[in-house]
Amino acid sequence: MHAHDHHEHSGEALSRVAEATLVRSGEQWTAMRARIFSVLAGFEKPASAYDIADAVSQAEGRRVAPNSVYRILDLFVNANLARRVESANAYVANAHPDCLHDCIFLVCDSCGQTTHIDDDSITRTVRSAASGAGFAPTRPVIEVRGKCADCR
Amino acid sequence: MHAHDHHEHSGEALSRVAEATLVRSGEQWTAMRARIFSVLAGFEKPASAYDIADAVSQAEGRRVAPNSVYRILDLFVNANLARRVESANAYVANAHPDCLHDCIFLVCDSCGQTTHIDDDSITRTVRSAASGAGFAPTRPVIEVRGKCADCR
DNA sequence: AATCAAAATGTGATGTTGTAACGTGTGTCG
DNA sequence: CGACACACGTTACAACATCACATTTTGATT
Repeated sequence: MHAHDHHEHSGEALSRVAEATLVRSGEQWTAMRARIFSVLAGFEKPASAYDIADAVSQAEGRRVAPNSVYRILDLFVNANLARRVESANAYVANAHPDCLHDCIFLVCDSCGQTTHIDDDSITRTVRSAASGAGFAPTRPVIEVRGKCADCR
Repeated sequence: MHAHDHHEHSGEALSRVAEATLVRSGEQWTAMRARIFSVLAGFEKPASAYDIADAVSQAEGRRVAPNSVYRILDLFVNANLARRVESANAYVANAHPDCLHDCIFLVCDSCGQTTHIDDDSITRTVRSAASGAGFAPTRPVIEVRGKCADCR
């Protein structure tokens, strides 16, 4: 269960929220960034920078290098518009860029589908366990590999 | 705090336990495997397969390809002799191969030092949160990026 | 509108991580 | 001996990531 209200967005609405969030953080919402965000949000699984580069190249009818994609993904991750799934070397759009969470990702080993849970009580516990060990946590990485409901 | 007794080993003792564990799982403890395990255990930070290949090559006075290292690392991970740190694309020796845990790694962004906590109550909670979402967990990946006590 | 500086993107090269395919040596067992 | 299983070697390549530097776009200022 969520500990508070979320506003999950999708499609156009999500892009608008992403734009607002990015602009609020002092960055520009350029055509390239809009394109990459919408492509990323269009994937139903975590997408690698190369996946995105391919899809964007396709959509634009010209070659877009992974390099450019990485730059923008880093920006997105910093601005909370996207998340990196460490155990998949891939990225997902954040469905609620306007609120901060330590996410928990559930990654299906069969189909790759990835969902996420926001459970602040868990992530708080993880952070405090780290602190208790004399460690100053900045970014918990909590991902669960296994099988999704469809693949069980 | 640990929920039960651990037997943490190091050096020769650790290698002996690793050997016993591997053999018990029906695999052979070969010269190459012994070498790779001891090299891995000798690193004080998570080591990439390439790091290990270099160190082993050095120690053996001949070229050992990363490929061979990967094979053996996979074997080790399956047999619980080693763990993969996903957010670092690297491996660490397991200091107590004889007991199973979902580990929590604390990875310092400054120096790379990585420690681990075993807190079964946390990992149980993570697993059950996943189950609650209709997901069948097989391997939780719980890592915390931040700063270690020395680097703070 | 013209200019300029900063920011964003393009481009090519290169570094790092991970797999695939197939060959070679060695021990076991008939 | 011959057949087989297993570990390991070797080469090639695929996938992921970054660096350095050129060019274009943008927004601010005049």
